[in-house]
Amino acid sequence: MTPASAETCATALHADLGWALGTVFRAYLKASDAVVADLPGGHRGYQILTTAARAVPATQLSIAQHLGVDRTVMTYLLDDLAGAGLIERRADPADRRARHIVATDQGRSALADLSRRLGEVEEHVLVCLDADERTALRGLLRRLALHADARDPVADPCQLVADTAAPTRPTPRRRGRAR
Amino acid sequence: MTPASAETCATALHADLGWALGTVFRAYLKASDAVVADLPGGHRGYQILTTAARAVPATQLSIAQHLGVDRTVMTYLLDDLAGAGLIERRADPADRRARHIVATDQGRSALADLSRRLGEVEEHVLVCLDADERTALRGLLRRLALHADARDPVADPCQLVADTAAPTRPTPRRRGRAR
DNA sequence: TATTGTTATACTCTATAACTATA
DNA sequence: TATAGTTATAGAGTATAACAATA
Repeated sequence: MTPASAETCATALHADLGWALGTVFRAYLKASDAVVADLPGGHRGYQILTTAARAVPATQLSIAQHLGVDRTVMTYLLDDLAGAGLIERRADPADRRARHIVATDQGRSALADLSRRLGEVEEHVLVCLDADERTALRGLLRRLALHADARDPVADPCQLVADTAAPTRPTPRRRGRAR
Repeated sequence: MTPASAETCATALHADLGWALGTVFRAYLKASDAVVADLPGGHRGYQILTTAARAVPATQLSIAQHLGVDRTVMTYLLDDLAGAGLIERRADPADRRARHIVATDQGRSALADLSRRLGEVEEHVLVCLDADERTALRGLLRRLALHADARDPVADPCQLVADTAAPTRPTPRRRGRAR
Protein backbone atom coordinates (compact mmCIF):
# COMPACT_ATOMS: atom_id res chain seq x y z
CA MET A 1 0.00 0.00 0.00
CA THR A 2 1.70 3.13 -1.19
CA PRO A 3 1.46 6.30 0.91
CA ALA A 4 0.29 8.28 -2.12
CA SER A 5 -3.41 7.62 -1.89
CA ALA A 6 -6.65 9.29 -0.79
CA GLU A 7 -5.87 12.87 0.16
CA THR A 8 -3.09 13.16 -2.36
CA CYS A 9 -5.30 12.21 -5.27
CA ALA A 10 -8.16 14.26 -3.93
CA THR A 11 -6.21 17.48 -3.64
CA ALA A 12 -5.02 16.92 -7.16
CA LEU A 13 -8.54 17.03 -8.48
CA HIS A 14 -10.28 19.32 -6.03
CA ALA A 15 -10.41 22.21 -8.47
CA ASP A 16 -12.15 20.13 -11.08
CA LEU A 17 -15.90 20.67 -11.01
CA GLY A 18 -16.37 17.63 -13.19
CA TRP A 19 -14.58 15.40 -10.73
CA ALA A 20 -16.56 16.76 -7.79
CA LEU A 21 -19.87 16.36 -9.59
CA GLY A 22 -19.05 12.85 -10.71
CA THR A 23 -17.81 11.77 -7.31
CA VAL A 24 -20.83 13.15 -5.46
CA PHE A 25 -23.17 11.69 -8.04
CA ARG A 26 -21.54 8.28 -7.74
CA ALA A 27 -21.75 8.50 -3.96
CA TYR A 28 -25.45 9.27 -4.21
CA LEU A 29 -26.07 6.39 -6.59
CA LYS A 30 -24.15 4.01 -4.39
CA ALA A 31 -25.92 5.14 -1.25
CA SER A 32 -29.36 4.87 -2.80
CA ASP A 33 -28.81 1.66 -4.73
CA ALA A 34 -30.30 -0.52 -2.02
CA VAL A 35 -33.47 1.58 -1.88
CA VAL A 36 -34.25 1.28 -5.59
CA ALA A 37 -32.81 -2.20 -6.05
CA ASP A 38 -36.23 -3.84 -6.31
CA LEU A 39 -37.75 -1.12 -8.45
CA PRO A 40 -37.75 -1.83 -12.19
CA GLY A 41 -35.35 0.61 -13.79
CA GLY A 42 -33.64 1.49 -10.54
CA HIS A 43 -32.94 5.20 -10.12
CA ARG A 44 -34.44 6.08 -13.45
CA GLY A 45 -37.50 4.05 -12.62
CA TYR A 46 -37.96 6.19 -9.55
CA GLN A 47 -37.68 9.42 -11.50
CA ILE A 48 -40.16 8.17 -14.08
CA LEU A 49 -42.51 7.23 -11.28
CA THR A 50 -42.17 10.71 -9.80
CA THR A 51 -43.11 12.28 -13.11
CA ALA A 52 -45.96 9.85 -13.63
CA ALA A 53 -47.44 10.72 -10.25
CA ARG A 54 -47.88 14.37 -11.16
CA ALA A 55 -51.26 15.91 -11.90
CA VAL A 56 -50.34 16.95 -15.43
CA PRO A 57 -49.39 13.86 -17.41
CA ALA A 58 -46.22 13.81 -19.48
CA THR A 59 -45.57 11.81 -22.62
CA GLN A 60 -42.87 9.18 -22.99
CA LEU A 61 -40.75 11.44 -25.14
CA SER A 62 -40.90 14.43 -22.82
CA ILE A 63 -39.96 12.27 -19.86
CA ALA A 64 -37.11 10.71 -21.79
CA GLN A 65 -35.69 14.09 -22.74
CA HIS A 66 -35.86 15.55 -19.28
CA LEU A 67 -34.27 12.47 -17.77
CA GLY A 68 -31.51 12.23 -20.35
CA VAL A 69 -32.68 8.82 -21.56
CA ASP A 70 -32.96 7.65 -25.15
CA ARG A 71 -36.56 7.20 -26.24
CA THR A 72 -35.92 3.57 -27.17
CA VAL A 73 -34.66 2.89 -23.67
CA MET A 74 -37.72 4.62 -22.25
CA THR A 75 -39.87 1.96 -23.91
CA TYR A 76 -38.12 -0.82 -22.00
CA LEU A 77 -38.20 1.07 -18.72
CA LEU A 78 -41.92 1.72 -19.05
CA ASP A 79 -42.56 -1.89 -20.04
CA ASP A 80 -41.05 -2.99 -16.75
CA LEU A 81 -42.77 -0.35 -14.64
CA ALA A 82 -46.10 -1.18 -16.27
CA GLY A 83 -45.42 -4.89 -15.84
CA ALA A 84 -44.95 -4.27 -12.13
CA GLY A 85 -48.28 -2.44 -12.06
CA LEU A 86 -46.75 0.90 -11.10
CA ILE A 87 -47.62 3.00 -14.16
CA GLU A 88 -50.05 2.95 -17.06
CA ARG A 89 -49.82 4.13 -20.64
CA ARG A 90 -52.87 6.09 -21.73
CA ALA A 91 -53.63 7.45 -25.16
CA ASP A 92 -53.22 11.23 -25.42
CA PRO A 93 -56.66 12.38 -26.61
CA ALA A 94 -55.05 15.36 -28.37
CA ASP A 95 -52.44 13.29 -30.24
CA ARG A 96 -53.12 9.64 -30.75
CA ARG A 97 -49.46 8.93 -31.48
CA ALA A 98 -48.41 9.92 -27.96
CA ARG A 99 -48.97 8.12 -24.67
CA HIS A 100 -49.54 9.78 -21.34
CA ILE A 101 -47.69 8.09 -18.50
CA VAL A 102 -49.65 8.01 -15.25
CA ALA A 103 -48.94 6.28 -11.96
CA THR A 104 -51.33 3.64 -10.66
CA ASP A 105 -52.49 3.63 -7.06
CA GLN A 106 -49.90 0.97 -6.39
CA GLY A 107 -47.32 3.18 -8.07
CA ARG A 108 -48.25 6.12 -5.86
CA SER A 109 -47.97 4.17 -2.67
CA ALA A 110 -44.66 2.70 -3.78
CA LEU A 111 -43.50 6.20 -4.62
CA ALA A 112 -44.44 7.50 -1.20
CA ASP A 113 -42.36 4.83 0.46
CA LEU A 114 -39.42 5.29 -1.90
CA SER A 115 -39.45 9.06 -1.52
CA ARG A 116 -39.30 8.83 2.24
CA ARG A 117 -36.40 6.41 2.16
CA LEU A 118 -34.53 8.29 -0.56
CA GLY A 119 -34.95 11.44 1.50
CA GLU A 120 -33.10 9.74 4.31
CA VAL A 121 -30.37 8.65 1.91
CA GLU A 122 -30.03 12.20 0.60
CA GLU A 123 -29.57 13.55 4.09
CA HIS A 124 -26.97 10.90 4.70
CA VAL A 125 -25.08 11.86 1.56
CA LEU A 126 -25.08 15.46 2.78
CA VAL A 127 -24.09 14.46 6.30
CA CYS A 128 -20.89 16.50 6.32
CA LEU A 129 -22.80 19.73 5.66
CA ASP A 130 -24.81 21.65 8.22
CA ALA A 131 -28.49 22.49 7.72
CA ASP A 132 -27.91 25.85 6.02
CA GLU A 133 -25.32 24.41 3.71
CA ARG A 134 -27.59 21.57 2.69
CA THR A 135 -30.35 23.99 1.84
CA ALA A 136 -27.94 26.16 -0.10
CA LEU A 137 -26.55 23.23 -2.07
CA ARG A 138 -29.98 21.87 -2.90
CA GLY A 139 -31.11 25.29 -4.07
CA LEU A 140 -28.06 25.89 -6.23
CA LEU A 141 -28.17 22.46 -7.80
CA ARG A 142 -31.87 22.78 -8.42
CA ARG A 143 -31.41 26.12 -10.18
CA LEU A 144 -28.63 24.71 -12.33
CA ALA A 145 -30.65 21.63 -13.18
CA LEU A 146 -33.73 23.63 -14.09
CA HIS A 147 -31.60 25.92 -16.19
CA ALA A 148 -29.98 23.02 -18.01
CA ASP A 149 -33.36 21.36 -18.43
CA ALA A 150 -34.86 24.50 -19.94
CA ARG A 151 -32.33 25.03 -22.70
CA ASP A 152 -31.44 21.52 -23.74
CA PRO A 153 -29.90 22.43 -27.12
CA VAL A 154 -26.68 23.56 -25.42
CA ALA A 155 -25.66 25.63 -28.37
CA ASP A 156 -23.09 27.88 -26.71
CA PRO A 157 -20.38 25.41 -25.67
CA CYS A 158 -19.86 24.62 -29.32
CA GLN A 159 -18.89 28.22 -29.87
CA LEU A 160 -16.84 28.27 -26.70
CA VAL A 161 -14.59 25.57 -28.06
CA ALA A 162 -14.87 26.45 -31.71
CA ASP A 163 -11.08 26.87 -31.85
CA THR A 164 -10.54 23.16 -31.39
CA ALA A 165 -6.83 22.91 -32.07
CA ALA A 166 -6.56 19.22 -31.17
CA PRO A 167 -4.56 19.18 -27.92
CA THR A 168 -2.98 15.79 -28.49
CA ARG A 169 -3.82 13.94 -31.66
CA PRO A 170 -7.07 12.85 -33.30
CA THR A 171 -7.12 9.48 -31.60
CA PRO A 172 -10.25 7.59 -32.62
CA ARG A 173 -11.28 7.25 -28.97
CA ARG A 174 -10.92 3.49 -28.95
CA ARG A 175 -8.21 1.52 -27.28
CA GLY A 176 -5.30 0.19 -29.28
CA ARG A 177 -3.75 -3.19 -28.73
CA ALA A 178 -0.25 -1.81 -28.28
CA ARG A 179 1.77 -2.01 -25.11
CA MET B 1 -46.45 18.90 -29.04
CA THR B 2 -48.24 18.51 -25.73
CA PRO B 3 -48.34 21.43 -23.31
CA ALA B 4 -47.08 19.22 -20.49
CA SER B 5 -43.37 19.55 -21.01
CA ALA B 6 -40.33 21.34 -19.61
CA GLU B 7 -41.41 23.23 -16.53
CA THR B 8 -44.05 20.70 -15.63
CA CYS B 9 -41.64 17.84 -15.52
CA ALA B 10 -39.00 19.94 -13.84
CA THR B 11 -41.20 21.05 -10.98
CA ALA B 12 -42.13 17.44 -10.47
CA LEU B 13 -38.55 16.48 -9.84
CA HIS B 14 -37.12 19.60 -8.29
CA ALA B 15 -37.06 18.14 -4.80
CA ASP B 16 -35.05 15.15 -5.90
CA LEU B 17 -31.37 15.63 -5.21
CA GLY B 18 -30.57 12.66 -7.42
CA TRP B 19 -32.32 14.22 -10.38
CA ALA B 20 -30.59 17.56 -9.88
CA LEU B 21 -27.18 15.95 -9.55
CA GLY B 22 -27.70 13.78 -12.58
CA THR B 23 -29.02 16.61 -14.70
CA VAL B 24 -26.20 18.99 -13.81
CA PHE B 25 -23.64 16.25 -14.30
CA ARG B 26 -25.04 15.40 -17.73
CA ALA B 27 -25.05 19.08 -18.64
CA TYR B 28 -21.40 19.32 -17.66
CA LEU B 29 -20.47 16.23 -19.64
CA LYS B 30 -22.33 17.49 -22.67
CA ALA B 31 -20.81 20.94 -22.46
CA SER B 32 -17.28 19.61 -22.09
CA ASP B 33 -17.51 16.77 -24.59
CA ALA B 34 -16.00 18.80 -27.39
CA VAL B 35 -12.99 19.77 -25.29
CA VAL B 36 -12.02 16.20 -24.41
CA ALA B 37 -13.19 14.62 -27.66
CA ASP B 38 -9.66 14.12 -28.96
CA LEU B 39 -8.22 13.00 -25.65
CA PRO B 40 -7.97 9.23 -25.18
CA GLY B 41 -10.46 8.26 -22.51
CA GLY B 42 -12.39 11.50 -22.73
CA HIS B 43 -13.36 12.97 -19.37
CA ARG B 44 -11.74 10.16 -17.44
CA GLY B 45 -8.61 10.55 -19.48
CA TYR B 46 -8.45 14.15 -18.34
CA GLN B 47 -8.85 13.23 -14.69
CA ILE B 48 -6.18 10.58 -14.97
CA LEU B 49 -3.90 13.11 -16.60
CA THR B 50 -4.55 15.54 -13.77
CA THR B 51 -3.56 12.93 -11.22
CA ALA B 52 -0.52 11.91 -13.23
CA ALA B 53 0.72 15.50 -13.34
CA ARG B 54 0.96 15.74 -9.58
CA ALA B 55 4.23 15.74 -7.72
CA VAL B 56 3.42 12.62 -5.70
CA PRO B 57 2.80 9.74 -8.11
CA ALA B 58 -0.25 7.52 -7.69
CA THR B 59 -0.59 3.91 -8.68
CA GLN B 60 -3.08 2.56 -11.19
CA LEU B 61 -5.24 1.05 -8.49
CA SER B 62 -5.42 4.16 -6.35
CA ILE B 63 -6.35 6.28 -9.35
CA ALA B 64 -9.01 3.78 -10.39
CA GLN B 65 -10.58 3.78 -6.96
CA HIS B 66 -10.70 7.52 -6.59
CA LEU B 67 -12.15 7.94 -10.06
CA GLY B 68 -14.75 5.22 -9.65
CA VAL B 69 -13.29 3.14 -12.47
CA ASP B 70 -12.75 -0.60 -12.51
CA ARG B 71 -9.08 -1.53 -12.41
CA THR B 72 -9.40 -3.57 -15.61
CA VAL B 73 -10.78 -0.51 -17.38
CA MET B 74 -7.94 1.56 -16.01
CA THR B 75 -5.52 -0.67 -17.92
CA TYR B 76 -7.17 0.19 -21.24
CA LEU B 77 -7.40 3.89 -20.43
CA LEU B 78 -3.72 4.02 -19.52
CA ASP B 79 -2.79 2.05 -22.63
CA ASP B 80 -4.39 4.75 -24.76
CA LEU B 81 -2.95 7.66 -22.79
CA ALA B 82 0.50 6.10 -22.92
CA GLY B 83 0.04 5.37 -26.61
CA ALA B 84 -0.65 9.05 -27.17
CA GLY B 85 2.55 9.88 -25.29
CA LEU B 86 0.75 11.69 -22.49
CA ILE B 87 1.63 9.46 -19.52
CA GLU B 88 4.19 6.86 -18.56
CA ARG B 89 4.08 3.78 -16.37
CA ARG B 90 7.03 3.57 -14.01
CA ALA B 91 7.87 0.77 -11.65
CA ASP B 92 7.20 1.62 -8.01
CA PRO B 93 10.60 1.08 -6.36
CA ALA B 94 8.88 0.21 -3.08
CA ASP B 95 6.52 -2.38 -4.60
CA ARG B 96 7.46 -3.94 -7.88
CA ARG B 97 3.91 -5.09 -8.52
CA ALA B 98 2.62 -1.54 -8.70
CA ARG B 99 3.14 1.09 -11.38
CA HIS B 100 3.43 4.81 -10.79
CA ILE B 101 1.57 6.87 -13.35
CA VAL B 102 3.35 10.06 -14.32
CA ALA B 103 2.60 12.64 -16.98
CA THR B 104 5.10 13.24 -19.76
CA ASP B 105 6.08 16.75 -20.81
CA GLN B 106 3.66 16.42 -23.67
CA GLY B 107 1.01 15.31 -21.20
CA ARG B 108 1.62 18.34 -19.02
CA SER B 109 1.33 20.79 -21.85
CA ALA B 110 -1.83 19.06 -23.09
CA LEU B 111 -3.19 19.22 -19.55
CA ALA B 112 -2.51 22.94 -19.29
CA ASP B 113 -4.47 23.57 -22.44
CA LEU B 114 -7.31 21.27 -21.45
CA SER B 115 -7.56 22.76 -17.97
CA ARG B 116 -7.89 26.25 -19.33
CA ARG B 117 -10.61 25.27 -21.76
CA LEU B 118 -12.46 23.12 -19.24
CA GLY B 119 -12.37 26.04 -16.83
CA GLU B 120 -14.24 28.08 -19.40
CA VAL B 121 -16.75 25.29 -19.85
CA GLU B 122 -17.26 25.09 -16.10
CA GLU B 123 -18.00 28.77 -15.88
CA HIS B 124 -20.44 28.38 -18.73
CA VAL B 125 -22.24 25.56 -16.95
CA LEU B 126 -22.54 27.80 -13.90
CA VAL B 127 -23.63 30.79 -15.97
CA CYS B 128 -26.97 31.20 -14.18
CA LEU B 129 -25.24 31.65 -10.81
CA ASP B 130 -23.49 34.83 -9.65
CA ALA B 131 -19.88 34.85 -8.52
CA ASP B 132 -20.59 34.20 -4.84
CA GLU B 133 -22.97 31.38 -5.64
CA ARG B 134 -20.45 29.73 -7.93
CA THR B 135 -17.83 29.84 -5.23
CA ALA B 136 -20.30 28.47 -2.70
CA LEU B 137 -21.36 25.62 -4.96
CA ARG B 138 -17.81 24.66 -5.83
CA GLY B 139 -16.88 24.66 -2.17
CA LEU B 140 -19.83 22.57 -1.09
CA LEU B 141 -19.41 20.05 -3.89
CA ARG B 142 -15.72 19.82 -3.19
CA ARG B 143 -16.31 19.10 0.49
CA LEU B 144 -18.89 16.45 -0.34
CA ALA B 145 -16.63 14.84 -2.91
CA LEU B 146 -13.64 14.79 -0.58
CA HIS B 147 -15.82 13.34 2.14
CA ALA B 148 -17.15 10.63 -0.17
CA ASP B 149 -13.65 9.96 -1.44
CA ALA B 150 -12.31 9.56 2.08
CA ARG B 151 -14.75 6.92 3.29
CA ASP B 152 -15.32 4.81 0.22
CA PRO B 153 -16.76 1.79 2.04
CA VAL B 154 -20.14 3.56 2.45
CA ALA B 155 -21.15 1.31 5.29
CA ASP B 156 -23.95 3.38 6.83
CA PRO B 157 -26.54 3.44 4.03
CA CYS B 158 -26.81 -0.32 4.33
CA GLN B 159 -27.99 0.16 7.90
CA LEU B 160 -30.19 3.06 6.88
CA VAL B 161 -32.18 0.82 4.59
CA ALA B 162 -31.80 -2.40 6.54
CA ASP B 163 -35.58 -2.68 6.75
CA THR B 164 -35.89 -3.36 3.04
CA ALA B 165 -39.52 -4.40 2.82
CA ALA B 166 -39.56 -4.66 -0.98
CA PRO B 167 -41.74 -1.73 -2.11
CA THR B 168 -42.99 -3.39 -5.27
CA ARG B 169 -41.84 -6.89 -6.03
CA PRO B 170 -38.46 -8.55 -6.37
CA THR B 171 -38.22 -7.90 -10.10
CA PRO B 172 -34.89 -9.21 -11.40
CA ARG B 173 -34.07 -5.76 -12.75
CA ARG B 174 -34.14 -6.88 -16.36
CA ARG B 175 -36.82 -6.08 -18.88
CA GLY B 176 -39.54 -8.57 -19.67
CA ARG B 177 -40.87 -9.18 -23.13
CA ALA B 178 -44.50 -8.59 -22.15
CA ARG B 179 -46.67 -5.73 -23.40
C1' DT C 1 -2.06 -16.44 0.83
C1' DA C 2 -3.10 -11.72 -0.77
C1' DT C 3 -2.42 -7.96 -4.09
C1' DT C 4 -1.16 -5.34 -8.58
C1' DG C 5 -1.72 -5.38 -13.12
C1' DT C 6 -3.05 -7.68 -17.51
C1' DT C 7 -5.89 -10.23 -20.76
C1' DA C 8 -9.82 -12.53 -22.62
C1' DT C 9 -14.46 -13.22 -22.40
C1' DA C 10 -19.12 -12.66 -21.23
C1' DC C 11 -22.38 -9.61 -20.11
C1' DT C 12 -25.06 -5.28 -19.82
C1' DC C 13 -26.36 -1.20 -21.57
C1' DT C 14 -27.06 2.06 -25.24
C1' DA C 15 -28.18 3.69 -29.64
C1' DT C 16 -28.98 2.93 -34.64
C1' DA C 17 -32.04 1.68 -38.04
C1' DA C 18 -36.31 0.16 -39.69
C1' DC C 19 -41.08 -0.11 -39.01
C1' DT C 20 -46.14 1.30 -37.65
C1' DA C 21 -49.42 4.64 -36.55
C1' DT C 22 -50.60 8.91 -36.45
C1' DA C 23 -50.09 14.11 -37.54
C1' DT D 1 -43.13 14.91 -44.78
C1' DA D 2 -42.44 14.72 -39.82
C1' DT D 3 -43.16 12.78 -35.17
C1' DA D 4 -44.33 9.19 -31.14
C1' DG D 5 -43.61 4.85 -30.09
C1' DT D 6 -41.87 0.09 -30.81
C1' DT D 7 -38.64 -3.57 -32.04
C1' DA D 8 -34.46 -5.89 -33.34
C1' DT D 9 -29.79 -5.67 -33.66
C1' DA D 10 -25.21 -3.98 -33.68
C1' DG D 11 -22.02 -1.67 -31.01
C1' DA D 12 -19.91 0.41 -26.97
C1' DG D 13 -18.94 -0.03 -22.39
C1' DT D 14 -18.31 -2.79 -18.16
C1' DA D 15 -17.16 -6.39 -15.18
C1' DT D 16 -15.90 -11.31 -14.25
C1' DA D 17 -12.59 -14.71 -14.18
C1' DA D 18 -8.14 -16.49 -14.89
C1' DC D 19 -3.41 -15.61 -15.06
C1' DA D 20 1.59 -13.78 -13.97
C1' DA D 21 4.49 -11.34 -11.03
C1' DT D 22 5.36 -9.81 -6.61
C1' DA D 23 4.41 -9.13 -1.66
